[in-house]
Amino acid sequence: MSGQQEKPPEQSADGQVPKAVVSRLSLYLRELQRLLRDGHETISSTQLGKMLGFTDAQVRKDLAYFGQFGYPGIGYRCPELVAKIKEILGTNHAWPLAIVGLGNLGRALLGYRGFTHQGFRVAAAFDVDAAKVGRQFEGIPVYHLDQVGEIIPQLQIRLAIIAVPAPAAQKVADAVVSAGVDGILNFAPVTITVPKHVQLEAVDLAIELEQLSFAVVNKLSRGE
Amino acid sequence: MSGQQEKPPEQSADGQVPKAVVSRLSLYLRELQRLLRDGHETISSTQLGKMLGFTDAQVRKDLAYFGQFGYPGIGYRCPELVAKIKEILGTNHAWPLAIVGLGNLGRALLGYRGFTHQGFRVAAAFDVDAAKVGRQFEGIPVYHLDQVGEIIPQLQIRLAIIAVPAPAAQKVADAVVSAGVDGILNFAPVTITVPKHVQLEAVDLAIELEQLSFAVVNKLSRGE
DNA sequence: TAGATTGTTAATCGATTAACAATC
DNA sequence: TAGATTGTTAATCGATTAACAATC
Repeated sequence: MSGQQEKPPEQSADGQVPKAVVSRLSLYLRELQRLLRDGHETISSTQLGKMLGFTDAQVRKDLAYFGQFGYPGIGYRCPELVAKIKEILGTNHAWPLAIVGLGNLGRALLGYRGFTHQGFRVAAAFDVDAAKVGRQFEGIPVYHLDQVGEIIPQLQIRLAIIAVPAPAAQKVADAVVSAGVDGILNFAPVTITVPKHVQLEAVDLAIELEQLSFAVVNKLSRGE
Repeated sequence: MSGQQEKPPEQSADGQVPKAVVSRLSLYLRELQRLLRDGHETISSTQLGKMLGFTDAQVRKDLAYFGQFGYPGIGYRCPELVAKIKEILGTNHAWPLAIVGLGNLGRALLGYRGFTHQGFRVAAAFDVDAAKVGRQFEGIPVYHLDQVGEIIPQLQIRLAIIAVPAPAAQKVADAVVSAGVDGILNFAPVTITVPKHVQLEAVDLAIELEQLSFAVVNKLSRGE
């Protein structure tokens, strides 16, 4: 694209990439993978944006944070862009995951096929229930929570999913952080705190419904 | 607070409330409910903000979209603010929900205690599997998907949770919309489209992990 | 070449923060 | 009264969109 390569095109963007951009990147990836399955070779920013409700300018700007992936007059090549986005997100190699808490939600996550398809692999599960420890669920071994310090480094697990009841969540977070994880996805409906070097993402299912409730009672009209 | 009431203080905010504000409102509610359980009477915007990593100004501004709930020199009264936020979110009365799709995730959601505690109640479940239809899970009756048109109006269900495989999600959405639901929470990892008068919220579990993966590989330092 | 589409700059829009008079 | 804290305005910051030269 630009004649000679001068400065390496923003190798891995360092902290100035808005979170919303990364979030849309995941959506682009999902659509692109579907397009790829459907046999599409290329796609324009206008088409991709329309599928997701974004402007063409936004699609191009988002991608431009990470380099020049498009071809003027053509668009983006689907296979190439899929590979690029996976590389940016860090999901080009499968991450081993730990799941802590094997209640209804934890077991559902443990068997969730979507993870496997997107570059994640549940490597270990933890609980405190003696009836579960030592067994396997969906082929995944269940360890006692006390074993996180041993198992997590051993399996080189860097990401943990917390699916325990709210009152236990902070203690579990402390334990997995001590064990060396770098990122936590928290499903417990409580605010937890972790050291700054640890990444934290939270999903609260009741909150998602509250957003919906608000939108419905206020009859918000979406789009324009 | 302000001497004589002049214009009714922004009754129910109409469309100009940013989505991010509503999202934080849910977080405030969750913290306030915890504070209430712990016996706190009042809380200042500074304290509440600190708990969630927001500025005091943001807390006050967010709440001010909906009225004047605070007391200068005192702060906010926890029980009062909890009631107000529930009213704003529309969760002061329990919404009956439908869950479509009783795979691992659907069944986990069906038994999720968090919903009950936040003003939601699963009233019906739907699936296409003859082995599930007619039974009950967690005390909730399971109907065939073909019965949505009949059951949803009958139980006055306005919100539906979609937890079916991606290829089925759009058809299910169409069906529940025809049945009259006003809002959909979609867990299928695919973009679905609905008429503008229907509210749509999406949770993609793999995308949440991708956000985490990006943050970890780019060693983002959170906060300042 | 003509048509399509990118990457990027500048303009616009919106959201967050700082500051402070009003209030308890 | 002095101290604390709100609600709100103005200033700042950041993100989205429009526009267009460059490119295939």
